[in-house]
Amino acid sequence: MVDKRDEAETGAIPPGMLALDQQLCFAVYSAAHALNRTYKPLLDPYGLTYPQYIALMTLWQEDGRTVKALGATLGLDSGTLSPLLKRLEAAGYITRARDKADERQVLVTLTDKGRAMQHDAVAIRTEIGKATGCTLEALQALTADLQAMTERLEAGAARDDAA
Amino acid sequence: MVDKRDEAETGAIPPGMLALDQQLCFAVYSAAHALNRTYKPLLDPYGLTYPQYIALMTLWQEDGRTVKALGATLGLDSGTLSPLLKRLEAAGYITRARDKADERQVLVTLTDKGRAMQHDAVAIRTEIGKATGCTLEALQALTADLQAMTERLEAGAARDDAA
DNA sequence: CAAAATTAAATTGCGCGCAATATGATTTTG
DNA sequence: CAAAATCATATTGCGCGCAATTTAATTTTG
Repeated sequence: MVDKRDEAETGAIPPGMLALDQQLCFAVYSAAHALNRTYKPLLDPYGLTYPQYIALMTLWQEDGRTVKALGATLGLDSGTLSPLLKRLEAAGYITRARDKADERQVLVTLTDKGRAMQHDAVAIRTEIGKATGCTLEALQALTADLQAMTERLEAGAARDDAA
Repeated sequence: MVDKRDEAETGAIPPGMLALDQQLCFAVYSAAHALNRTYKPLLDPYGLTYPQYIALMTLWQEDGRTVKALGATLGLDSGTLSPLLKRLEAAGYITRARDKADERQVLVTLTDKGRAMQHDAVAIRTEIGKATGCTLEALQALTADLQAMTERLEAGAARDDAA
């Protein structure tokens, strides 16, 4: 029997499962947009965008981080984070201050409003959970699979950078 | 035993599965970016962005579609597609022309270059498939799960619009 | 058949996301 | 210790993605 990897590598993709990897890419692409759209009406009342909300989430896990540290967690650079954090500060969710010990770094700290948002997030989480229509087990499995794939993709990117 | 949903709704989320839905959202968010970054070096030589490539993909499946039809498949509106298609046209991958039968519509058609790109895509697919590190079966399962979730999210959005 | 309603694209404005560059601060090192 | 290299953040420019508006064509309807 012919190995399916061989088929993929020769381009002889059997019709019916044509370009399955393309379907995956499109599926991730669509899922990200769908999630974004589901969050939007829930976050609009708070004047938050989805990426801003995700940034808050990471601060709830560990407050007082540098822009660099936040970026490492989020996979974003200062080009994206600097203006985003400025808006979060303008909206009163965080404060930004240069680190006295190392003036290069900017420490991002939650305000009372930023911490309070954590409680409102419970209702949002509930809504999102309902909207996905997934059981906890399914959510868990899907999350684990995606995380594993993302890790492999990032490892590959790191390897390419080294080369 | 306490229902896990209750815990989520009271905010008493057991550590270890803290905010699983948030983790899913972040996992999808990260996976989308990781895929985007994996595609980038593969598409750069063609002067294509990832969304442009996805648009081409849908045209390979069915050529000569209207902007509206493309948007329905991609989940994008003319606000996103109009400039994107302009760039695809400028790059020589497609042509755009008003439908003679209904001048409101614009028909998007692949050029020879646009069709030829389909063959180069085979190598790109192979690379992406390798980078994900997934077996065909895993890819298939992950894709199906994501599609199912996306459908439920979109159905929910449609229901909210009606209300 | 003409006015009103609907439809398809395009445009505008704003917020990501990323590459490239600039600006200061800190470390290295010669 | 001073010049060079490194580092953290900010800025700029471009391409999405989306809401809101505009423009032009078609369909509805009165």
